[in-house]
Amino acid sequence: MHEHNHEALLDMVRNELPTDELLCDLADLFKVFGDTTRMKILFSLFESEMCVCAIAELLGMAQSAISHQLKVLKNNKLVDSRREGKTIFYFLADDHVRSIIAQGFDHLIEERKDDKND
Amino acid sequence: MHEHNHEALLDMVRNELPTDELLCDLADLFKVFGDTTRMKILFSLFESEMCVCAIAELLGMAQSAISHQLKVLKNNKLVDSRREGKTIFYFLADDHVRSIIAQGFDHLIEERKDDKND
DNA sequence: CATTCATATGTTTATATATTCATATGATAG
DNA sequence: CTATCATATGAATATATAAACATATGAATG
Repeated sequence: MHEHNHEALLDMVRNELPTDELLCDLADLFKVFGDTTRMKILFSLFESEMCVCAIAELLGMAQSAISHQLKVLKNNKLVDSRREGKTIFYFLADDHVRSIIAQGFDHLIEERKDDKND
Repeated sequence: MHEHNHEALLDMVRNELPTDELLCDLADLFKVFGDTTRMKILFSLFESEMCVCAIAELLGMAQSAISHQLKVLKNNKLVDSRREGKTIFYFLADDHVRSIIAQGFDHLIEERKDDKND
C-alpha cells in the first residue's frame, strides 16, 4: 500500500468537512440538475409557466415521463404548481434555479475557451 | 389524449431554448456534482491540494475508486493535478467550483427555512 | 535495470434511475 | 352521476454508473 504519512493534513481537512448528511443532500440536489429532460423542463419554465401536456408536447415525450420528472423537481422545491380547472400549471419556484444554472453555464463557457487555447 | 391547444406558447418557448447539445452538456456538468464521493473530494480540495492516497484515506475508500472519480472531475475541468516525484497532487481547477456549490448550498438552506414555516 | 511506491485503467457487478405501459385520481361539463 | 379530459402513480424494464478487484503504468531509488 501507500507509505507516506499525511495524518496532520487529514486531521485539518476532516475538521472542516461538512457532515455526511449535508454533503449527501447537496449531491442529491445537483443530481436533479443532472438530467437532460429536467434541464429542458427548467429552461422551458424560464420562459413561461406551462401545463404538463404542453411540456410533453414541447419535448416530444410521454405525459407520464414529464409528470414523473416534474415530481422530482417539485420534491426538490425547484418548481411549484397551481391548478386551474383540469389543468395544472408548473412554474419555477424561485430564482436560485436560474443562478445555479447560470453558474454551470459560465463554467461550460470557460471550459471551452480553455480548449481553444490548447 | 389532450385536447387544448398551446401551439403559440410552444413556438415562443421553442425559439428561446438552447440547443439539445448545450442542454445535454449542462446536465452532464451538474451530474458531476451529483455524487456524494465527488462532492466530498471537492470539499476536501477546498481546504488544500491533496494526493490520491490522502483523499482515499480521508474518505475511507479504495484508491482505485478515488482515482476513477478524480478522472471524472478532471475531464470536466473541475480539478487539475501536478506531479511531484511519485506523488500526484490534485487541486481545484478554478473558483467556479466554489460558486456553483455555494449556489446549491443557498438553495438547500432556503428549502429548509421554508420547511420550518410549513 | 530491477524493485517499490503511487497512481491509473480495464472489467465486472450491483445499484440507481429514466422511461414506458397500464391504471388511478380528480376536476368539470352535460 | 357519468363521461371525459388532464394529470398522477405504480410496476416493469432498460440503461447508466459507482465501487471493487485485478492489473498495468510510470517515476524514483539503490
